[in-house]
Amino acid sequence: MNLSKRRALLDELVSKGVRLTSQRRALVEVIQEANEHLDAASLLDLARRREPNIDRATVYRTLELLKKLRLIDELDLMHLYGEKHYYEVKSERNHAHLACFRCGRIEEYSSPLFERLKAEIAKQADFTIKVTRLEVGGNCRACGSGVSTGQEDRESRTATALHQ
Amino acid sequence: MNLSKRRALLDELVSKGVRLTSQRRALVEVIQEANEHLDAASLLDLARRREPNIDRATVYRTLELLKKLRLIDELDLMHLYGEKHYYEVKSERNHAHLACFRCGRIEEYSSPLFERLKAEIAKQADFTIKVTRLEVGGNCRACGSGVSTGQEDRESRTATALHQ
DNA sequence: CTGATTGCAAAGAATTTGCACTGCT
DNA sequence: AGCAGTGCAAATTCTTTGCAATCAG
Repeated sequence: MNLSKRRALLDELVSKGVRLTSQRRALVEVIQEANEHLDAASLLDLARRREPNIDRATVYRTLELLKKLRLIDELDLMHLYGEKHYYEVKSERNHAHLACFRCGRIEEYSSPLFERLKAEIAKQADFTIKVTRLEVGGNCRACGSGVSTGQEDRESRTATALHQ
Repeated sequence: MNLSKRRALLDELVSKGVRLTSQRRALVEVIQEANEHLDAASLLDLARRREPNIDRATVYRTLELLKKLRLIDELDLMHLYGEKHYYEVKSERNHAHLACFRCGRIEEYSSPLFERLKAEIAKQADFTIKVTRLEVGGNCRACGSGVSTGQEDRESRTATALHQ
């Protein structure tokens, strides 16, 4: 990860006239250098290693800010592990997130077809698209089609077992 | 809305050997006859008119059940109004939800291109798709491209106003 | 300087759970 | 009759907010 990439978001913030505090700097760096999808609590943990003086509230407020500036995307990842949100730096081309109900792995998928679909929606529905979120749940390659292996899906978060 | 449609979900449940209680019946009917996206609290309200004796917990447990049976889909609708979820009966062909940040309107959009994209994902990523959720946020036809009208976006849920 | 940003602690929204009781099939 | 399903109330999880103190520009 090169310096220019690491500073991309920070520079973007400065150029937008956003006030740079040590807390924001820490958070932005953490998000930018992450190589997995992080939720607010993890972001707080990681940011604290750089800047011990940072609070949960600041994390949420900063995420809100970055979202509004459209510098990050908020993901649900099919709510595989509770209702928390995950965050990632917005990239040029957006991608779908494939969430495996069995093993919990998240895979990213981008395709020109997705871009075409977005263009079609914008045109046909006359809709100015600002954010797009495509999440797909199912079974990944490694976990197969998932028919009666007796394995419990990660989807099943309640005790309501299906007797079949 | 004809009788056969109204009973579709109930019959499906019976055929799967799911125990039919008056509470489940009420809920399923409400979901099926709804013509807008309802959250758990609204479902509870509406179901209570048919079956006064029904609790919030039962609503959540039933929704979980219907989700697992893949009879309904859970939506976030871009979290336009808080973090609650919305529910709709799963339809043959699935559609995107376009959420307008300005007026809050939700528009549905389906297209063969979406089906093609799903097929491509399944094949290319070797992923067995069980649920798909495509949500798009932006400005609807009526609300325009949303550049500097001084209007507040529904996205902005915190006080962190952007001075620009 | 001075208003935007923060930490703290408390509140809030949405959902889940344990347990004794009820009612399908 | 037996056990899945329920109501109730309390607990949990995740996020937001009010306010006084702080700090970036």
